[in-house]
Amino acid sequence: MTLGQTQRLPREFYERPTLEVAPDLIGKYLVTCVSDVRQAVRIVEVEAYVGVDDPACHAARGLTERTKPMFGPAGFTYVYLIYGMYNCLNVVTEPDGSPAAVLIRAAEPITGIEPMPGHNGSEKTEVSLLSGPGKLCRVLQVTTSHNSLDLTGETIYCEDRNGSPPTIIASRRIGIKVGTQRRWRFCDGNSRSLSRPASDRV
DNA sequence: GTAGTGATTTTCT
DNA sequence: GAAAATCACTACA
Repeated sequence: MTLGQTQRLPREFYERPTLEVAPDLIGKYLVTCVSDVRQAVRIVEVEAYVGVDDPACHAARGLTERTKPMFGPAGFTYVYLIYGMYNCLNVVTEPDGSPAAVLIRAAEPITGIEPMPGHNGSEKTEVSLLSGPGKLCRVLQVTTSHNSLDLTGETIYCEDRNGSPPTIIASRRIGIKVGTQRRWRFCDGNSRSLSRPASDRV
């Protein structure tokens, strides 16, 4: 591996404690290959979901057909449908039997890949294009058919590009009704592509 | 500018 | 039958 080149994240990256993996994913690049279209985005916002100690996590209420990937080994995707119309992409962390995942909430488009749907050229559109888990999956064409995919495989993976280190900010989680007192949301304070402004206020 | 509500379908009780 | 880790649109200040 040469300095400055891209490097796909190994499975051991995901096998660490979720609260270490989540901030580490900020500033990494998410690459998808769907329908022969290769797209890359820079992750700027994530949330940690640790089933054993988190009432907001789907896995907290036990193993079901939907949450099964979270109980499996690290380095796999967990995609689910929310509110009937939006998909959310998660990265499973921690070893087999320990239910935990990191929800990818927002990312920045990388110019020079492929034109993205809904992109009308303005900077405003570009910034808000991936600012939310539902929109992110819509643009990347991630659906439940991508559930339980291997992140060390070809279709979806993360990579490190040795870019400038992001400013990581922790804040409370968004869009859930329980467990909001936990500060398990991490985002890049320098990015404008957040679903909510970076704020550490409680 | 912010605040409130409808859309829509899968999953679990 | 009810709830859900959301988004987009409308109303109003």
